[in-house]
Amino acid sequence: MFSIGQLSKQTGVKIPTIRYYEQMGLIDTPERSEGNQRRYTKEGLNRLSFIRHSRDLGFSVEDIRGLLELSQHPEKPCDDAHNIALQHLKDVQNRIAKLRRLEGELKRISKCDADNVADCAVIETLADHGLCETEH
Amino acid sequence: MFSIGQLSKQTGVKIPTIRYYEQMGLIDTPERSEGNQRRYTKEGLNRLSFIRHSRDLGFSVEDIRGLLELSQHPEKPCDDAHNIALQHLKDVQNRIAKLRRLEGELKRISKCDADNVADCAVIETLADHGLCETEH
DNA sequence: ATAGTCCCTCTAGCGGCTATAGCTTCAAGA
DNA sequence: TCTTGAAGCTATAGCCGCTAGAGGGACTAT
Repeated sequence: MFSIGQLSKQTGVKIPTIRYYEQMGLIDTPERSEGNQRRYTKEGLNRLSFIRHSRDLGFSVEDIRGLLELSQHPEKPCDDAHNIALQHLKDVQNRIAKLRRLEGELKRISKCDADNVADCAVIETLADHGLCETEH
Repeated sequence: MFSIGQLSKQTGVKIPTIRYYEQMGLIDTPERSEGNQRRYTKEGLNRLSFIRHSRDLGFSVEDIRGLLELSQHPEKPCDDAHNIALQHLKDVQNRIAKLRRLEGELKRISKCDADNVADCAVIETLADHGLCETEH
């Protein structure tokens, strides 16, 4: 049996976050000690590790809810899991594409060797969208 | 003079967002009509366009506050503007790098041709961080 | 006058936590 | 056994940048 602090150290999930996940229904309400403190089993630890890892990979809490549900049913087909993962991959790729366009624009406007604001490309570009090369 | 709705159409900033910016002190409290409705000048429109454009480029509201302040003082040196832009560029590049690592990992785990959850690489990987190639 | 659209304020909610306050419980040493 | 200090508890509010809704008032065209 682990206390919430031990669970936190083992998984790297902060204590208030663990309580938050419990509130959100991602993890079961654990047993309590006589003094009302949370006591976790190895299974609770595994579940939280799963969540942690999924969050690290950027899955939303809702996605994780689905993935956890699936992981409890090994005999089910795993198309749903693939769909969740592929959709997330697409989202990530979209975000990358967006950020790369942004990066290009920022690089371009940062190339400014003016001394004062009146001639500064950064300020000028922000004030006038027409000076941008790409749409955003 | 523009109503808030006209301002919204011209800039592409939604009405509640305009009011939010006013509350945050990004734009001045505009004049009001006899019936207490907001009435904006051309200057207010320019300022809001500046904000819109900066947000599109991903600057935070706090950054924008600084950039707006600078843009009001054309005689000042523009090092601060450059610093804000370069710092933001770095942030964007960091985010890209992070997302690319993520993309790689997601691609890898999505290559799964199992039929059921028991053999599914997606679920398996999430349950066991040791199966990951990179740190995250 | 009336209809229909616009606008007003105030409040609450989103996601995913994080922080604080004021309290209780636990574990280890004297 | 007593004490102390760390760890845990609940409840509530805050973060960012909006967005949505309720319940009303103002404007404009007919």
